[in-house]
Amino acid sequence: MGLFLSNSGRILLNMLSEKASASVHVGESNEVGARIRRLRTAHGMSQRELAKQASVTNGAISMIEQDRVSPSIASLKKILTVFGLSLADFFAEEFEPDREIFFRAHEMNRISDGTVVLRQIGGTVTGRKMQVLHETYVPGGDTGPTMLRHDGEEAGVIVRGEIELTVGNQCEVLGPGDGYYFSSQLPHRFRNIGKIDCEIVSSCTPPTF
DNA sequence: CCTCACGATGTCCATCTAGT
DNA sequence: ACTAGATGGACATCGTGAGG
Repeated sequence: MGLFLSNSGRILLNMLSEKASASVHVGESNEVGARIRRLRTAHGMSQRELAKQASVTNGAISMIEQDRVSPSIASLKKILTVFGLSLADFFAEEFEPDREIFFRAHEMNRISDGTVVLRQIGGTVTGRKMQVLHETYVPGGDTGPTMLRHDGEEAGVIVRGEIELTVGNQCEVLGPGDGYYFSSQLPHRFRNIGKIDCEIVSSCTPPTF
């Protein structure tokens, strides 16, 4: 993406082709509006609230968010000030190198007590907001008689085998395709009561490790 | 250099719609 | 009824380009 200033001081964001041609499509694919909207909603603000704090009108915020206008630098600065961002901060995100996205099996953190193997996807990603695990329970594999309990929520899908899942005072045996979703504050325990390995793909938020 | 027309944007205000 | 979001009209401002 390239950042250009029109000769009237207005901002034109142009998407440069990913390919070598590097062609410029002036005035197209302007993402300013969408990004302002993301910032605003992330801060739990209404358009009117943002407009008031930025000393612009709610109509202007509406137009900017819909990309019906390209805001002047002055207006954009006012809006970004509300979020504590500079113009540089706002656009820097576009140039940040992509953080790691793909993880090969051998790259994943592996935690094992011999009967339960947990492979963590994205364990090296800083600031991640969820934990995704590929869990394998050998026959008899058990998280232990002491029920687990921690903050957050977790969910998962059984890919292979069978697992006995106890959550609070409820206990069910789940098989391939079955899933679960519960508050991790409830005491819980996973136990493979089958004759083959049980594989589960699970997610937990916030990450517990 | 100055003036003028034009286009884009911003402001203000009113209004409408949808959801709570 | 209230709030949030969207829209439209009228008008002002600013930059650009053309013409004198």
